[in-house]
Amino acid sequence: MATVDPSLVAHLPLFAGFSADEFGEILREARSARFAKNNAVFQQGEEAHSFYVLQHGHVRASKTTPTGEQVVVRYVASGETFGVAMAIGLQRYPATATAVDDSVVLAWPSASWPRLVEKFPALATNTLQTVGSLLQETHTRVVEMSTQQVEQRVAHALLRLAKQSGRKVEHGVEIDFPISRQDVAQMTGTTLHTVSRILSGWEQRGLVESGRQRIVLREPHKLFVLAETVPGDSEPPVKP
Amino acid sequence: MATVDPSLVAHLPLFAGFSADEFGEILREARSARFAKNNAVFQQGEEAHSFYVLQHGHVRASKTTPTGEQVVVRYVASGETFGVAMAIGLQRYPATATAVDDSVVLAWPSASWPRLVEKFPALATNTLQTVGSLLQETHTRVVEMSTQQVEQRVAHALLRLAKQSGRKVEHGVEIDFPISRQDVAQMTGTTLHTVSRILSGWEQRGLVESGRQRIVLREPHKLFVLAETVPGDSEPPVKP
DNA sequence: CGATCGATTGAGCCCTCTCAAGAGAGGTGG
DNA sequence: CCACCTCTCTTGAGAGGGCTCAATCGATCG
Repeated sequence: MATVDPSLVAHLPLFAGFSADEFGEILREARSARFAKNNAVFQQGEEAHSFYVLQHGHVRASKTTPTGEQVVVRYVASGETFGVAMAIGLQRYPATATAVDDSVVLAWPSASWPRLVEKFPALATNTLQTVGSLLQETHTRVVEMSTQQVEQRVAHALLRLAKQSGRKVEHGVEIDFPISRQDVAQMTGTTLHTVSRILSGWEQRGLVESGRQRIVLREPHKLFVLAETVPGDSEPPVKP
Repeated sequence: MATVDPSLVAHLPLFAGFSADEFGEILREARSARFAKNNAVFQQGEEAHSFYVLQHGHVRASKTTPTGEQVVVRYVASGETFGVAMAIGLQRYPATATAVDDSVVLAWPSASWPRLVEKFPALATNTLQTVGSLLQETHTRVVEMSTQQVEQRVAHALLRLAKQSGRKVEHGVEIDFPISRQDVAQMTGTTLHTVSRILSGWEQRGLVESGRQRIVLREPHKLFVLAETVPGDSEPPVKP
């Protein structure tokens, strides 16, 4: 609950274009909080009491349907804003946010959002950029689900995760947080069984190396080619 | 290209919370333009020169993949804002906007957006609400595509269109603009053949009445039940 | 009145899901 | 430190929902 060191967060997109003083004033209203692995930051349907910036760790946002199926909406990397329900006119969180790592967040009371944006209009334009990017990504996902097969979708999903949260390791790029087959399935609209079969296949071809909640991309470029390949493309039709 | 009558557009969400004077000042920068049925308001990839409010008619926003498939991103109803690429940090339009009806739009140069938001910060917060709602809807779509079968998805899509752009007719609610099987397919991630089969089935059951680019929901409530029904749900398992 | 565009419908296939077991890894408590 | 338990992952077999391919019909428009 101590005050936050400005130097650690001043560069974040949410605070682009603020002077040190302005930034300090905004930061004074935040508190820092820690969430242990697998604990919820907030729950879907709960009143949207706060909005957040992730300082360290990784957070998964997922929606649960009335019938109990879960869909992963996104993974939040450090520096990103999340839980901005109030800013987009929602009284309640539309998804559940869970720390997949031990994570540290900055939290502002939603109640102070209106006053903050009034005093610092750039907060609104910065948030608009953030939400706009999320919209873009979600549209990309809809397009993929509409036009691509499961294997291509999984490849795209892993490549995006690697770009956002990849860590260079000896034999490639490792996704820098625990992620299960089930998680990947819920990101791509398929089942954990199909994801498991796909990863097993890739492993045999040397494209990835994976294990329990752990995925390393050994050949990102080959995966990218695979992601862009339309399935019936390997054998060009022969003109008789 | 005449100046616009404020009384016709003052109530729109984009302008919520503005005085008549402020509103007039914003409106002076807009021009009105008409687009005939099937003409593009702007094209995907084109420089984002303007942003728009739809006054009359209907506009379809769709994305084209590198391989040529099209996916319908949304339908714009009158009063709604679209083409706000600049506001969310894009230099180019991420989709193509096509008038599906004869349509009339208000257009502002994207270049004036920064100055307008600086002078009228509420523009940013109003746009944030709009973009936030789009994000919500797109997430709903991802969840549906991940968890529901085609028939349920089509039912949900038509119910949403009817709610947004429905017109009461003698035998039900008609979707108030020309919409083909192909369009519905591109909204739900399926093929026009499957949509055709589904609508034929519904027609026989008296749920809809449809024809060339025309769909009437005769029994919205029954459709809603169908949309929420999980396929294997009809026969409760018998305990031996 | 011909031409073009949208809708319908059949046949067959295949990608992916469902159902079912089982094995391995990791954590925990005695 | 070992036994046990739980969670994750793997893999096979079979079924089916929806796609592809193909042909025809009907309606709207110039």
